[in-house]
Amino acid sequence: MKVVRNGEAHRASRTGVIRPSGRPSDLSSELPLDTILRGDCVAELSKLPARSVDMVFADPPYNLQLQGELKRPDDSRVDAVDDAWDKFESFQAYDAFTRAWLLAVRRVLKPTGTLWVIGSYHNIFRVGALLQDLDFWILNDIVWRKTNPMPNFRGRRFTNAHETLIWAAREPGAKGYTFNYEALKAANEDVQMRSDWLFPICSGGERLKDEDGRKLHPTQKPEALLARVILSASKPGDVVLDPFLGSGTTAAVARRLGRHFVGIERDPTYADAAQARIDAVEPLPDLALALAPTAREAPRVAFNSLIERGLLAPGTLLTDAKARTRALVRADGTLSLETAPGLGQIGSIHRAGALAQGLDACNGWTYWHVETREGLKPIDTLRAVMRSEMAMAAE
Amino acid sequence: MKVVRNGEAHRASRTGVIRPSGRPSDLSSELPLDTILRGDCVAELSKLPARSVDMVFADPPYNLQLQGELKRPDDSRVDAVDDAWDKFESFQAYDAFTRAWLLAVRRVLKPTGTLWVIGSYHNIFRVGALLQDLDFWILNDIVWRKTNPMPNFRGRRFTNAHETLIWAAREPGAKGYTFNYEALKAANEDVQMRSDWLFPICSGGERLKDEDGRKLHPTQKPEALLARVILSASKPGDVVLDPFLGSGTTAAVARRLGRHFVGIERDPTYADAAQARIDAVEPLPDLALALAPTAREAPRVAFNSLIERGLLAPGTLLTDAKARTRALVRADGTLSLETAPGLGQIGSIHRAGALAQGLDACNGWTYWHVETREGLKPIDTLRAVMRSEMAMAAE
DNA sequence: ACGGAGAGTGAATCATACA
DNA sequence: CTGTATGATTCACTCTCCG
Repeated sequence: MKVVRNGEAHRASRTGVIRPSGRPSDLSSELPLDTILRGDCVAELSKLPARSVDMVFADPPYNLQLQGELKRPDDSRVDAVDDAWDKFESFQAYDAFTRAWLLAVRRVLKPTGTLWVIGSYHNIFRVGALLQDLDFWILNDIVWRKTNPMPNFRGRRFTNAHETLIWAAREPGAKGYTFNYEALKAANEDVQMRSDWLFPICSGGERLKDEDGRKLHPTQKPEALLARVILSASKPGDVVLDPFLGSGTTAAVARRLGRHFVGIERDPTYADAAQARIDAVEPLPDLALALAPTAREAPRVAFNSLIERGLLAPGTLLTDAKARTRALVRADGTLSLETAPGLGQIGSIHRAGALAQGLDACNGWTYWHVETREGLKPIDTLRAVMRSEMAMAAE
Repeated sequence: MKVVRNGEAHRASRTGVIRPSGRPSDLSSELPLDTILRGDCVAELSKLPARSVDMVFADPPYNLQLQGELKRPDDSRVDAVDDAWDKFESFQAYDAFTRAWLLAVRRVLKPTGTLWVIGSYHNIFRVGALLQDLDFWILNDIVWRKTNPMPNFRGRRFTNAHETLIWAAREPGAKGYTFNYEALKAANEDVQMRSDWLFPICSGGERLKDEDGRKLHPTQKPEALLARVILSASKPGDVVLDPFLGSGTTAAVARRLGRHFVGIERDPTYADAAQARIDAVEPLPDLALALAPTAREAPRVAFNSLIERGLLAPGTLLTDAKARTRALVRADGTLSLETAPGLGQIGSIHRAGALAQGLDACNGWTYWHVETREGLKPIDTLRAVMRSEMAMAAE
């Protein structure tokens, strides 16, 4: 699927389906968009087309020993064995359950897709170890620090004031996963976003209630947390899947942020509530969502095109920022070094810059400068002029 | 062994040995106190008496699996952990190693003893899962948030700004473990100590250097972290064991805080340096063993947190004080300029403010204003609201 | 002595397009 | 598939050097 960069394009397919690339279209391989699938997540995932989802957020069951509802991968109930709940048995069952849904998720993930899992110390170590065993590639672990955690009533432990998220790529060496680095940095006082995030727990008006005014779902996650996740690791128009949808936070936030969602939920009460919640969401306007072009994604400009366009004349002398090293611009777009080290050598702006500094690599665009009326300027400013000319021409 | 509660009692046995309770005294079952045992930790642990240690702190190899060389943007090389002791053939090999030392540790722990392990996402999930498999009982996971982590140089992930500690009892239902709840609370401005701790990394004068002025040990931990651990989960006179002593932080802090230590270290260089470091430590007078207050955290507010907390909606228009320039608040916490100069450009509140004025820099908090019932207000007032909410939540 | 500039550094699983 | 060329990318803090 082509990456959709503007809102109009993804709006057009808001209620459509997505077919996996490189496979014939048939009903069984279509990805239903913006829908809650009711059923067991492993069973439902197996019906979806392979390699069709951009991001998965999973909030699996945490409690291992406190509840007897744990299901095996085949959906049979794990027998709680009378009074003696065998703890080793329960960890094994939890591992089998986890392995099953992780494998099912891996199948539907695109090769460039990433997976988020949230958990607490009760389960996150097992999930993380299994992720590694199954050859996912952990990119970060993230700590959600709660501003308002529940205190520890008995005073026998530290206040459990955080949960852990794991962010993982589909496999080691996976390339091309989405990470909106520049936007995150810009939003964070122009410093890199760290692995520790601070949010309040979900309470007040955001917390869904049932008819009796009791909380509808025991572990509803705050929308702010999901927004951070979705804004970090997906693009507008992407497909975000949640195999344990619960109260529908993932889907509601995805919809608000112009992403498609696929939710899976077994419990009809939760699924109904999630559907009502999603229906009430108004997607944000495209302008508030579009990603800013990043330096990485800017169109490539060949150095010799500056010469061809007349922005730089052959024979011009370039220098480093302190005017210590010099190089001559040749008509073919190469540089000839005029100073040691590298005197007389010829190469690209990058090779020449590396040679001049005795380094392996160098970004010639920022290393080499040209004399202008306003003083020495990096040739990157000429590239910027070139790019804006190209953008004007494209309109 | 009786718990020793005052300084005098434990001073008396400072250089002595401890015999395991309920067993005949013989040389092979005596615990050598305040000593570094040189050798492999599993072998050395097996020589120690069972059930004789109050607390274990372990900083095992992390199994980092670094792929290649990493350079900073200025092309300098990152001095990474490439030591042989951190290399394992597979996760299986790492698990076998971990299982072996965990079992050896369990044998020497008193039934009331607790174990701390520190790690990163590379290894901590495996350690945690094995702790559960081996029937330890996790009491908390603790996040060490670093004030000054190494940045992510390539901009492909979140800054890895924390490490994780697991605190576990010897077995489920273990009673009588030490947790100095009241002292910790008193030291924490009378609120319960949380599971997220903030400390700088070990650097400056605290960092041990070799003859050439290079760091002696690649992963020396800060003393403040160890002090928090030891003060939380042990009493004066207790025995604290570290099976991977390294540069000796655990032993040095234990000695300073009036605890006995047993250190195990395989590398003679590390062991020698640790011994010299420990010898230079002056134990604190008993009265000074009270907890020092924890540092109050400077509240830092990022612009996107205003959006995440609902104080500012995506799509809102911001203006300068005279309402000449306009910018749109986007969902990810960046601004999109709606007026020239800079029309259409996207950036942080600071970048956008600079662009709008044609300046190099700008304080977006005071430049950008939002329309309120009481007229145009700088967004800094929203930040003030945010800070007061955070302060209230902290009480 | 003091201030400021500049260099150094810390447990890191840190590219991608195109030929 | 591999190999090659391009070129994007850092925060908080400590210490030294120089004026």
